[in-house]
Amino acid sequence: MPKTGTDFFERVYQVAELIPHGRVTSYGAIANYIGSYRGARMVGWAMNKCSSWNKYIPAHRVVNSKGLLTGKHHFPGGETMKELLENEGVIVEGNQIMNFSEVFWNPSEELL
DNA sequence: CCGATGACTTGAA
DNA sequence: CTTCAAGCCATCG
Repeated sequence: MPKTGTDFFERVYQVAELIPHGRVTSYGAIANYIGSYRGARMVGWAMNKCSSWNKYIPAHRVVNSKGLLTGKHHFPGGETMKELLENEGVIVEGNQIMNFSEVFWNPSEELL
C-alpha cells in the first residue's frame, strides 16, 4: 500500500474498478459519487498515480464530462485508449465518444 | 506552512 | 469555433 492511502484515492480506484465492461464514466461523476464533483481533478490525478498502485485501473473508461478522451495523451502510443474503448464496444471518433450517453455509467445511480 | 501541479468543470469573452 | 479565468482539493518538494 503506497503512502497515498487516503479514502479519496481508495474510493476512486474502487469505483474505477467497478466500471462495467463496455461502459465509461466521467471524472466528475466519480468525484461526485465520492463527495464533491469538484474533486474531479483529484480523480484524474489518482489515475495518474494509479501506476503507483499494484492494481490495474481501467483509466481508459474514465473520460471528462463531454466524453472526450482527455487522458489519452497519458497512455502509451497514442491510440491506446481509443483502441481499448472500441474493443469494448464504445464508439470513439477522434477524442470524442459518439455514443457517450449510451455507454455512460453513473456510479451514483447504478452503483447505488 | 507555502507554492506549484494536475487525466476537471463551468461559464464567459 | 477557440481561449481564458476561477473554483476546488489532494499530493509533493
